[in-house]
Amino acid sequence: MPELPEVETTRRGIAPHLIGRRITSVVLRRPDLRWPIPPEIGELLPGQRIEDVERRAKYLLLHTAAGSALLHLGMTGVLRVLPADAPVGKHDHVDLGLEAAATGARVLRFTDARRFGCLLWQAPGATHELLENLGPEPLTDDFDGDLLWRMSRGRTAAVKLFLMDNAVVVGVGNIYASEALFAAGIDPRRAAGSVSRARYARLAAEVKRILAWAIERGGTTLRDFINPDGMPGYFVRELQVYGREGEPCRTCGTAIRQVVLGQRSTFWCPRCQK
DNA sequence: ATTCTACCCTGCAAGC
DNA sequence: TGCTTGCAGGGTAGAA
Repeated sequence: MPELPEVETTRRGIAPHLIGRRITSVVLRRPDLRWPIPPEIGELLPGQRIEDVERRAKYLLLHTAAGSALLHLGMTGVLRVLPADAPVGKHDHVDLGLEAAATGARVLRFTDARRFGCLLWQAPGATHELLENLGPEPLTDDFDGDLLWRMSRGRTAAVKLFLMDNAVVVGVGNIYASEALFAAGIDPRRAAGSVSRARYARLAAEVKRILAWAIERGGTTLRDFINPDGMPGYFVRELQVYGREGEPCRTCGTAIRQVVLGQRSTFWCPRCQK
C-alpha cells in the first residue's frame, strides 16, 4: 500500500490530532502483526504525552518521554483519528485512546487487513534496529544523482530494484520506482551499474519531483489507501505507466509494457525508456 | 557483498 | 452463483 507519499500524507493527517495530546489507554486486539506487538507498549504509553510525530522512510514514530511507538503500515495499513465510540471492525488491531479535547474523546486506530505492518517500541535515545542501515531520505539534499551513481558501480541488479533498495534510498516503492524511471527515460531492466552519472542525476531529480508532487496530491490510492480523514489520494490520475499495460504511452503512443522484476510488476514504455 | 527466492496474510477481481 | 487462481503501494530471512 503506502509508499513515502502515502505515509507522509498519513503523518500530516494525524499529527495535528496527536501532538501535545496525552495517551489515555492502549487496546491491543491483535498483537500478531508482522512482528508481535511488545506488551510493554500497553504499560508504558498510557499517561504519556505525544511530543512529536516523525516519519523516517516508511515508518512513523510517535515520540513520548517514555519512548517512541514505531509504526509501519505494510501493504494495507491505515491510521485514522476517530471518535472514541467508533464501531470496531475486523481488522482494527490497535487503538490508542487520546485525552478528550474540544472535539471530544478520540482514538488513534490502526487498521491492517494483511497484517504486514508493525507496531514496535523504541527506547528513549535509542535507534531501533529497523531504522539502522537505511539510506537517505529522497527529499533531502543527502540524496542526489552522485549517490546513486557511486552506489551502483559494479552492480548487476536491475536499476529498478536498485532504486527500491532501502539501503540506497528510502521510500521509493513499486509505483514510484516505475514512474521515476519513465520520467528519466531509463529502462527499468537495465543493470544499475550500466547507468551513466548524467542519467542518475536526471533520475534523482525525477524521484524528488514525483514524490513531492504525489504528497501534494495526497498520495496514490489504487484500492486500499485512505488518509486519516478517510479520503483517497489523487495521484493515481497522474500515473504515466503504472498499471497501464497495453495502453498508449502519454508521450509517444507506444503500448506500455509490463514485466516482473523481483516478483513485482514493473511498467515501462519501450520507446521512451532505454 | 550482492542477488535471488520464498514467505508473511487477507481481500478482491477475473476467469471458468 | 460458486470455485479457483492470481495479484496487490511492504519488507525480511535465508540460501546461493
